[in-house]
Amino acid sequence: MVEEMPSQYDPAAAQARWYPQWVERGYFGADAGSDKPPFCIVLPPPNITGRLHMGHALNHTIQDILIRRKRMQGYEALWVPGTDHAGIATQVVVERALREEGIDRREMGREAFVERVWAWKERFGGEIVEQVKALGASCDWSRERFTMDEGLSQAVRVAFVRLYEAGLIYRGERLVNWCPTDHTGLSDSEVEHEDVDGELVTFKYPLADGSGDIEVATTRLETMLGDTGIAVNPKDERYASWVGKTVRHPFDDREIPIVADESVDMEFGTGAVKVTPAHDPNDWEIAERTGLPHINIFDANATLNDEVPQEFSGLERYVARERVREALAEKGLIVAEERPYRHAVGHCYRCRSEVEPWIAGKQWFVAVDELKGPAREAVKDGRIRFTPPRWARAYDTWMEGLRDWNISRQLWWGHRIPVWYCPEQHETPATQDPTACAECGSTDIVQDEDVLDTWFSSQLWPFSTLGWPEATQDLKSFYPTSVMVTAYDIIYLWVARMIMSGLFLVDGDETRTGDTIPFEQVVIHGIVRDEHGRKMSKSLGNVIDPLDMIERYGADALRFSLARMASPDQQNLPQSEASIEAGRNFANKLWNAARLVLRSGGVPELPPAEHRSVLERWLLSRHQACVDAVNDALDADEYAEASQALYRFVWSEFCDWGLELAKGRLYEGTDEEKAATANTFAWALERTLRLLHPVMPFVTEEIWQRFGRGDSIVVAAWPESAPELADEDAEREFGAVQDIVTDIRQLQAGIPTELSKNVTLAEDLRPAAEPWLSEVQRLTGAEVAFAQLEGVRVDVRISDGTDVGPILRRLEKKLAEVDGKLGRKRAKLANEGFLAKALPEVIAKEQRSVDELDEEAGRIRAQLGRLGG
RNA sequence: GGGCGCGUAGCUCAGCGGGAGAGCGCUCGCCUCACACGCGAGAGGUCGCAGGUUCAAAUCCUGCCGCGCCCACCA
Repeated sequence: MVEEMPSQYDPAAAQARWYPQWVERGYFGADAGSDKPPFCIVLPPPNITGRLHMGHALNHTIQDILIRRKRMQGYEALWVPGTDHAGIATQVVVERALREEGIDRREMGREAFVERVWAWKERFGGEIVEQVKALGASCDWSRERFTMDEGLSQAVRVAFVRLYEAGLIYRGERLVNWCPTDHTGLSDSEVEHEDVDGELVTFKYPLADGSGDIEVATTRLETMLGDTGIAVNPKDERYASWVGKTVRHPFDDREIPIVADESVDMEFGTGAVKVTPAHDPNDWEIAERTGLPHINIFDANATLNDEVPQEFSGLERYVARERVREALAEKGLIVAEERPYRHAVGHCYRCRSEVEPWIAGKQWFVAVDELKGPAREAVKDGRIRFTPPRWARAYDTWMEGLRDWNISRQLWWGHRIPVWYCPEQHETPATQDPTACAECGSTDIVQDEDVLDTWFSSQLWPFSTLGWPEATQDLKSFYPTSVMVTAYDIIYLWVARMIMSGLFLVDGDETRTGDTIPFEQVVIHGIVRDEHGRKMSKSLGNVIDPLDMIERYGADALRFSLARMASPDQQNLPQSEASIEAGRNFANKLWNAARLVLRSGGVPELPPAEHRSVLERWLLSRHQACVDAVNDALDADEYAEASQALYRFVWSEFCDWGLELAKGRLYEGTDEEKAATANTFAWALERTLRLLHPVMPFVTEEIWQRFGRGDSIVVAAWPESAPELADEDAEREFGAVQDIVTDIRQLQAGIPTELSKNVTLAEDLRPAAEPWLSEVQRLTGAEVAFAQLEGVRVDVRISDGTDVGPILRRLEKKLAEVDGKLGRKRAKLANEGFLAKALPEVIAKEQRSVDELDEEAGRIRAQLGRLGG
């Protein structure tokens, strides 16, 4: 068995060996009929267009840690995987591919195009799934779903119809956020505002009666072609007499009225605003209130249409801006131009084009007013818990200001809106394709051309994946789900909507009893950045590809590095290749520790307490501390803390001190000693493997198998606290030995190696050191003797003429440091306020500390004296 | 204009009321029979700045400076 263990761990081999077996043996499959308590996570579905990036890797690692631990703790653990059809993103990708073949989607027609996207999905949509598997994610692949598969599409229809019937979905003609590149409307959440260096141009409209001019300002000059009014604040005395008059449009002679509206800020600019109802959301609202008409001046490409004077018609929006400027200047109407003028401009979250407020025909909206109350309440009253909790407030603030949600998308790829219209324009929403109008019975009906926002189906994910609207056993057993793990950037886009729809829709489901929140906890993690905190992007060339890292360092190395930085308080998580390398080194360290233990014949059996040596008792005590640290950290969702505790225990304690001191017994001890030590180390190691398994599943399985404990570590029991292993006496005794070894090493470090082989220890140390003499000698490479030493603990025989300068300097520096501390602490102990108010144990601790420092200072002085300093 | 997060060793971060820590990098010494993806020893920090609370502040409070993010209809 030992021969099978080369000195370097091979992650690729372990990954290839174990993942398929885990799946095949059904470890990841959950049983809805189980008696075990349920624990369920649904995976935030990656887009089918995607390739796994570090954000996914982090997100999936956290979930796998949670799920694997719960599975080991005896829960019926279910992790539901799946993918998202990602409407715009996917349509754009396929369109681009078609364009490269010289095909325009409009030429091929809707049906053929959609077929083409499906074909593309079949071919590439599976790639991301393979990548999730490569990471080691323990998802139940038998339950894998896709937002456009049959069941989920039915869920979308049922959701739509139920909301419609409740009056929470309506159709209306409104201004929408239009992407002129992707040719679709967007919800407010899909628009990202970015500051740009633009311009603020002030120009004047002459009053129609020739009595003067009114000045207005704009950052988008071209929109003045669609102006249908000028608004001033009704309280603004400067303009009181102007309201009701008209101005003359300089290019087409239209007369447009001056109106009063309270939304106008008197302080800004001239206090008069041009109103372009068809191309600005505020102006739209002003027009609604004041009855101004709207003129749509753009076509779908944001190019000027025929509603504008011919000289401008056909111009692209930015060109038009310049032409309008020139034309106004010619007429002497430009008053001022401020440039650069920094202001926010909305961009499409997919293609970065500037979004155009535009009337895109009738659109469907979700009315949120009734939905948001219960959704806010569920978080406020703690039924849904955010980790870290501060995100609950961000959620609530956002919910408070939430406005109706535009769900119509002028795309072909997605769930087609399940509403049919007859020639009378009656609406027939239906979960099954209807054959006639529900209102007038006409059989001449056509389905709405638009599809639904991708997020409309995503919001159903926690229950649609479990079978909703069918009353499935999965839904009964696993809903509400336990935890939703996601990055903070989609709390609004996604998390909030899942809560609203879960509460409303699942509640409306007569098969449900109990709470209908979609999840009990939301774990929010940060966003992965590069090692300098910058966003990873192709253009910066700082992208670290997780698959590349898995290939070069192993999935465990990547997972460990991610877990180690996943502190929930941190919004930006910097990642470097070096940290992944550190993860690989850690896996290798563990591997080699196991090699030594296994080579020594260790089997994971604990000798009876009375037969344990101090070394063994020390190891078990430290191991117990590690178990507690890991459990406490994981219970608090502190993955970084848990990983750190494991790293420290394995490397610094188990290996650097434990195994190093065990070598004597392992190599040269009696058979009983050898067996007791090897078995104790094997026992602690085997338990540590289980603790580490959720973070590093592959290397732990690979080693665990060699202990021959059963079928798989995946289904092994989780190590819970064993307080009886804590052993203060052993830690104290062992600590004394550590101190002696460290003292010797420090002394040796300043001396040429060949001169540091003969070490003398003070007689005082004999009781502590003698039982460990061979270990101390092994660790220091020195011959150790005892003698009466004046004031010092350790001495080393050096010949005359050896340069002791470096040692002296170090000792002097150390002395200064110790004296400094000593001074501060003595002052503290002399302080009456401290003595009066500090806790007694704090005072006692300070006193002990002073005693120790005092002794240390004495030793250093003595040492300096001996060396002639 | 509001809100949130962050400023601690060269880099990336942990610590969040009583002795300044880790990883990487750097220096020195070691191919010591688990591991050079390793072992040992070091150098390196007025804990952003200024006040305040406290016997005691990197840690709590206030203000300021700097960086990042989110939200908001100021044309």
